[in-house]
Amino acid sequence: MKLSTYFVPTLKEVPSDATVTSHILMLRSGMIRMVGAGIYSFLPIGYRVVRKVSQIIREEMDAIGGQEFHLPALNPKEIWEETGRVNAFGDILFHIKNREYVLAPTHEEIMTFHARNVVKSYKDMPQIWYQIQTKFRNEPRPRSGVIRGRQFLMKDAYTFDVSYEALDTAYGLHDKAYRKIFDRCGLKYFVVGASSGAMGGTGSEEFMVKSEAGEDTVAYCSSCGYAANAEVAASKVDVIGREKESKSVYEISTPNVKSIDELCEFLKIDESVCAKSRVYINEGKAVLILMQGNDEVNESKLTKILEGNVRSGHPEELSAITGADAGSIGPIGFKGRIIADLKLKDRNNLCSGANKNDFHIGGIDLKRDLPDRQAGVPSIEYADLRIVQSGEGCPNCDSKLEVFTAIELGHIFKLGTKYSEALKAFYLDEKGEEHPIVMGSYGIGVERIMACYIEQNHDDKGIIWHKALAPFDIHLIALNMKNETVVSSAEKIYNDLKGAGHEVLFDDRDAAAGFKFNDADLLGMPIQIVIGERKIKDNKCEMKIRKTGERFDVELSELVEKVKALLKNL
RNA sequence: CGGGGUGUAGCGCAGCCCGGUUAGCGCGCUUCGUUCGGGACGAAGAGGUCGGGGGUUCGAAUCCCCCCACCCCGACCA
Repeated sequence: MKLSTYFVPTLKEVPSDATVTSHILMLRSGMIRMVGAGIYSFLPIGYRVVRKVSQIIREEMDAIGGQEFHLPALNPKEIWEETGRVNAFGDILFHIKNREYVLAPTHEEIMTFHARNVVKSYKDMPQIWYQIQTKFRNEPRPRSGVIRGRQFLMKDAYTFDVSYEALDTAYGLHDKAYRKIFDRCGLKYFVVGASSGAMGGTGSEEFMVKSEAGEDTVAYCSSCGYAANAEVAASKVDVIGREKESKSVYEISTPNVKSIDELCEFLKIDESVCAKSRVYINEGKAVLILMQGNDEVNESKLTKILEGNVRSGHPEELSAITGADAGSIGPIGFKGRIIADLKLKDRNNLCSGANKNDFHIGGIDLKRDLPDRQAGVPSIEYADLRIVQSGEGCPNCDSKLEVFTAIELGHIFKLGTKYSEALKAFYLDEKGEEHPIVMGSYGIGVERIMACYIEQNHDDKGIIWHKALAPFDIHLIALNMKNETVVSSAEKIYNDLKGAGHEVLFDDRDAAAGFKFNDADLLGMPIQIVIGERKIKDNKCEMKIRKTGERFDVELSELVEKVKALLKNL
């Protein structure tokens, strides 16, 4: 491809509304342009990468027996009503105004619709059906360029099996295929066991990439590979335990002291001897949560422990319930359920609020003052309620956890029979008995692979593609397009390399050398070849490896061989 | 949906607070010439509903009201 006629609108300056590296580089390299919030056009060079990623996915899906479909994005609303997901998706689902249609955010419904009409016997299974297709989701806040859009490409796959054992097999195949896909794409990723949430089902794994642009917070142990969403992540922590002597309870006047930090400062004590109180309303009843020091309550964990609706108490409610404002609330005298974080188990000599404004209580012994839970008396329960923090112990080994944000690239689910039952996709077994088909569902965000790759492979000059995803293998630069020898040599090299099966981007523009070099670094093809007057006289050209920056001269006669050899490792 | 911010030429920005020439600057673009190994130089040009609507005023990019779009933080999120 010749750059003089190829549409690659590179940008020297950073567009003002992009803040995430991959977004900036995709815009600057002319891969994408924004049309609206969360809506992007792929330009020719960007679309080449889309096709490379898609092809890798396709090959690995085909390798496990997947069959590629192409389903409509426009779906009759009726079928979404059948599974109750018009409600479940709520505002995320795009509705068509002049017809009873929706724009599909995923395709369990349509795939199951096809399965129920044809997969009628145990002999018809297993099936692995997939597609690479545009999904529509009315994200409340699109961001980070292509990482979270309202319209995006997804490879989604669905499996149909006769049993949960067979589903395990299909799930295992996808797990392997996904690892291969991300490996081939050159991504550093990790796998998180996740709760399956609104998708329903019995098990799932998320494939994630560490990134500041990420939207999920995960806890990760680099030594044993433990990884979990911070919503559910556990950790080992040093339990301080009891002091030998329990002081008796005493009240302290603490005027204007609200936060734990202020309390520690005022009383010259460590935050570890403070018990912070948070009041939640659970189905109309107040629940006091006690955390050590400044530990934060993980509301997901709390929601799992408390049944039903959980919300924070409003300021007015707090004073009505406890007699004090936030900052002076504590367990002593609190009427209602009290749950303390495990870190506080049986601790003594703690300091907490007095349920009286501007007063705290010291010398609290949880074991003595708040007996284990029993009906009718003030009592306490213990549970893991903390938000895991970096540096805490891994629950599975002796290393420390790292907590960071990450981007979800792929997700695999054991769906079970939720959709087959809702849509009446049943089959007959050997005995002629009817059962719902057992399903799995598996997704990969195509643009996210691109964005994450760029997040992980760039420098201050631009993108660093490796061969598998690069739009072109070679970026050929003719330095002076007015010099006959340079032009004719470059043309010949261009044709020779193409003839040898390489994808070549030929910068034949009449532009200054520095301009071309910078564009080449920005676009980031693995190999750059420079044809200049000086070296062409000696039948040589210069080659640059984008990744390492190393440059060296190559005899023209050896060029094709050299390129071939180098590309194997790029 | 809450909080903050931005909207002026293709891109990046100044001007706005304190209303008053013909709305500027850099990059890019066009033409000619020179140049040609890390975003060249000179000369001459083209390009603007100042996001939209309404209002105040003799006069609005500038002040007021409404709307829209986009970005960031939060809420939300298979």
